[in-house]
Amino acid sequence: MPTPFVHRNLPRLLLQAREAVMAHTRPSLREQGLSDQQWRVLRVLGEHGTVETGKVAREAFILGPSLTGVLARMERDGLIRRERDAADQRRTVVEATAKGRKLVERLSTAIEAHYAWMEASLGKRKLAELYKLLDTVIELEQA
Amino acid sequence: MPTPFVHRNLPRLLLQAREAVMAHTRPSLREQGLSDQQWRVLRVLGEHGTVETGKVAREAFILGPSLTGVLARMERDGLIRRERDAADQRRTVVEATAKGRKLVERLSTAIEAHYAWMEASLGKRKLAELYKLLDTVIELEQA
DNA sequence: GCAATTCATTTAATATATTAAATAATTAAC
DNA sequence: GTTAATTATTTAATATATTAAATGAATTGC
Repeated sequence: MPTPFVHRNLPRLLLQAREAVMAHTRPSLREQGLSDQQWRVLRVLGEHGTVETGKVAREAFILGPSLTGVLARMERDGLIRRERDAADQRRTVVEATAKGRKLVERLSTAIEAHYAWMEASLGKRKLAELYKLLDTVIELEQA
Repeated sequence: MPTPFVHRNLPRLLLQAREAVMAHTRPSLREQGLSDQQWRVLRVLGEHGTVETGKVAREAFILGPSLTGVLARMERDGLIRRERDAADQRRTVVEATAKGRKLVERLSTAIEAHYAWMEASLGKRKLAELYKLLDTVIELEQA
């Protein structure tokens, strides 16, 4: 009965690795009342300042329709501000409020510390190797 | 204003790589009317035959409450059968129907072909390296 | 200038994720 | 041999994901 799968399950392995890494960060996020997605949005805003939602979607890896709800709740919770782009009324631009920026600052410190720990325990070289392999896979599959 | 993040965003990179790989498989799944999660369940059943839902959840990386709904819809669609474990009435065991097994067989062929392609274009060695690094990260983070 | 197309986002409908609490069956403790 | 604690799963409530279609604003072609 068992169907033979010869290879490792790569998507599953990637998911598992992601969950393993996030397991360290997630408790800090939840402490601050943030979902994974809300944190991804805040991080994008922390990196780029004022951003149009299309870019937020791409960078935070959230599809448009999901983003609509995520941003609505974040606005409700006072984390971000939204407004129409004056130049192009189709676009909406988003920026973090002071409250949101404070969260980014607080959490980014903890997350950078986690990376430092990973570098120390896995080795800087291996981590770099992993980055490179992942980049290669991404590039390869999208070609 | 931009907060300095020194390191690459590893969870995002893992997510992106996963999406890149799945981008090849997903159209085949959708053609057969399967969601990602339904496929993961079917794959587990294809590998193990009759399985208790707890194991399905762990192997398919789906949390209990989500699995309840996924299995209900799969049963509705004639892909699986569920019944109580006679020995322990708390447990439910699941198995694929003939229709479900046929899908596993059909899709596993396509997926194995995709792995062959990856091996060929990325190199067997690099792929093995990636597996190993991911295993290491998982082990490390869970320690 | 305006009709047709394109572009950015949202709405709608259904599926899945997450967290906490509930249920129901088993096991452990006494 | 019952009560308490444990285990497996489900229900409930809210959040997010997915796909298709709708809306509304800009652009292109003519």
